[in-house]
Amino acid sequence: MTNIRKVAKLAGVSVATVSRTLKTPDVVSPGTRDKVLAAVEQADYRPNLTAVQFRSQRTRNLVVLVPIIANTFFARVIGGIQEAAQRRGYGILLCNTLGDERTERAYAGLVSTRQADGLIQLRAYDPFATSSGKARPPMVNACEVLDEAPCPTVKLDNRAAARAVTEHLLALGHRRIGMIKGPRNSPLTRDRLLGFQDALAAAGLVPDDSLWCPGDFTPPSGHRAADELLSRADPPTAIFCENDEMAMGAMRRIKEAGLRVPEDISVAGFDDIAFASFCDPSLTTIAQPAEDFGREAVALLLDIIDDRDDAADAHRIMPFELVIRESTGPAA
Amino acid sequence: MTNIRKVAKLAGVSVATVSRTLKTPDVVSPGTRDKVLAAVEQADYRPNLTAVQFRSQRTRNLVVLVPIIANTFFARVIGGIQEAAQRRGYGILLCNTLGDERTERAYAGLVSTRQADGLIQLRAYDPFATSSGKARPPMVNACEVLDEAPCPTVKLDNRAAARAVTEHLLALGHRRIGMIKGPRNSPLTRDRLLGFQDALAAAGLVPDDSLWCPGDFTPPSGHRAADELLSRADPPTAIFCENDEMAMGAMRRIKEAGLRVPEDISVAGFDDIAFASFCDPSLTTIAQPAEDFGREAVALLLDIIDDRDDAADAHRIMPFELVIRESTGPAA
DNA sequence: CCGTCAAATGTAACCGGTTACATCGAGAGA
DNA sequence: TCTCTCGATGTAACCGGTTACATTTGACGG
Repeated sequence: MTNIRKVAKLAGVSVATVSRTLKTPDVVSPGTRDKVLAAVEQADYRPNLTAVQFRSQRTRNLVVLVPIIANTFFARVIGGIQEAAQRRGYGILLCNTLGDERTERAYAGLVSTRQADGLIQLRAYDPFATSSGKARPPMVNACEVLDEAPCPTVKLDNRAAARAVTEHLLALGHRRIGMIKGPRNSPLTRDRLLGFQDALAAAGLVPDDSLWCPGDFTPPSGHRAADELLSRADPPTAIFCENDEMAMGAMRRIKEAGLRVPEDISVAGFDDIAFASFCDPSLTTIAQPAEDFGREAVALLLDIIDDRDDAADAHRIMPFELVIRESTGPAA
Repeated sequence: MTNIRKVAKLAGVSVATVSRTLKTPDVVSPGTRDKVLAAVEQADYRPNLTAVQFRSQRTRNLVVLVPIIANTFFARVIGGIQEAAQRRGYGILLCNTLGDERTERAYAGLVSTRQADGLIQLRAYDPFATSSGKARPPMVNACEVLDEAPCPTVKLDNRAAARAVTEHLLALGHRRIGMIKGPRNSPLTRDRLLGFQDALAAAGLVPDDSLWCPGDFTPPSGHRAADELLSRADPPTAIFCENDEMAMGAMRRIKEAGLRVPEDISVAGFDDIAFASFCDPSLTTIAQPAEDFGREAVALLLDIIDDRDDAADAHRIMPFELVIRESTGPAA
């Protein structure tokens, strides 16, 4: 392996001069610079990054914990993270945790052991919570956010967004509105449920929690939940789904029952994934700037890493937009 | 920072003994082992991974180059890669290249500079092709594979799979079959086109290349391509799309034209993404073991890295399955 | 009681950069 | 001519592990 000493010998200078030529070219004289660069070229020298990282105590890597990478929304967020990180010279170490806290802690260990400079968590769990009382490693919590997050956060105002969807359905005359939720203990689900109730309460309606079915954000779970709602004696006239994947599963089930969307039942989703405008009927949903979640999380994380500590407890609320398409219509 | 020397002092042993206790516990006596482990515990010591990597010349990281992470199929492949890598103690450095060769080469540099031990490329491009004639870093090419790949490969028999889809459409009586292709220079597209032609030729038909529209694997491009096909004087009675995303875009366009799938036009896709069974009508498609592509790629790559060189030019062909659903039916 | 040997442990070199500090040399000012 | 200053470059310590090799210890056979 060609290392810095070989290059130094080749160029007839010291290792320090080689290092300086590559890191701070302006402090070496033009003549030596050229000599060194020629030697670098000739030896096809590339600094050993593990050595650089070791010496400089900086890896320029970020760990990203994502619950399910196969989820279209998260895939977009990761795209945004990756783009922003790359532009700032950082790489990302990806972990598809499947919501397993042991796995999350293991990957968080990459930060504690200096293999990464910081961590972005897309789920409401603090992988450093159990670490003994040392200084917290740099972390940002985005998308699904802890209530008392010990770090900066990036999230949507889920409550307001859910309220907006519900108000849209109410305005169309719906009174019995079903909800296909996410997992029970998720703050995201809790907030969306609150927004849903806010809207009902404002309309003077009493929420009926027998119309709330849990799902797991996948199409099959939406299908199952819709099945449950349809099998009731008094099925809802509209269903608000906590993401588009479940909404597509639900629409499928509704059509299998011989009913039409939106004529018989309206369906609304959440996320505005690429398929939302191409399924049939196209889906009324909440558009979120998924890539921006990722970009913003990276920006905040690098602020902490670079010690711009004014950012240490920033909390960003990202904008949403209600996108009305074909899947919601007047109540029958 | 607590380092190995502090722990050694705390335990009253030498650094070598601490290192051995953690790496090869069986060579230290039980008594010392306990002492050392207690000191490790007390000091909350965790070895600095950058130092370990630097010294041992092994990072236990793999670089993954993915063209578009937001593509559902690739997201599944990455899930498989991540799972397999994690099980073998490796992390993955993800790069969403968007097909940009400069970016791909830059990330490939992480391997050349020893920040990763190997690379998995999911696109038909060799990022090391231009590197001056040194030994090739470990690499595996999966999914979309180079024709003369200088490394192990994992792929589908795209030609046979496309032929199977086409034969299915021919068996249903279709004679004018359109095709929504991928980008022009992709070997994947070329192979699928060949399989398509194989089937037509076997049925004694002459292919009509005016029925082949290029797309870019996204729903909107499928929508546009279908628009083009439908605006012809003699539109096809069936459309074979090179992935499910484009198929969904195409179905959408067909329905917008007031036509029914499959009664007026049949549509077939490729990949069997999660939505394929939940869209309306559900999609006839080719199921690929996406996660297995990832797992297999990791297995081959680690074989090279660990110098089991019998694997150095293994070429795996993964199985496919034609899944017939509602979107294809008898020709009108 | 001594020599031999193996197991346990210690010492220190090493990996490949970075950088504080030392050194050198040329030009300016006295 | 001598000294001072400053820019350019060199020397070597250092980061925190790993590991080859050296040393110590204790058991055992003769």
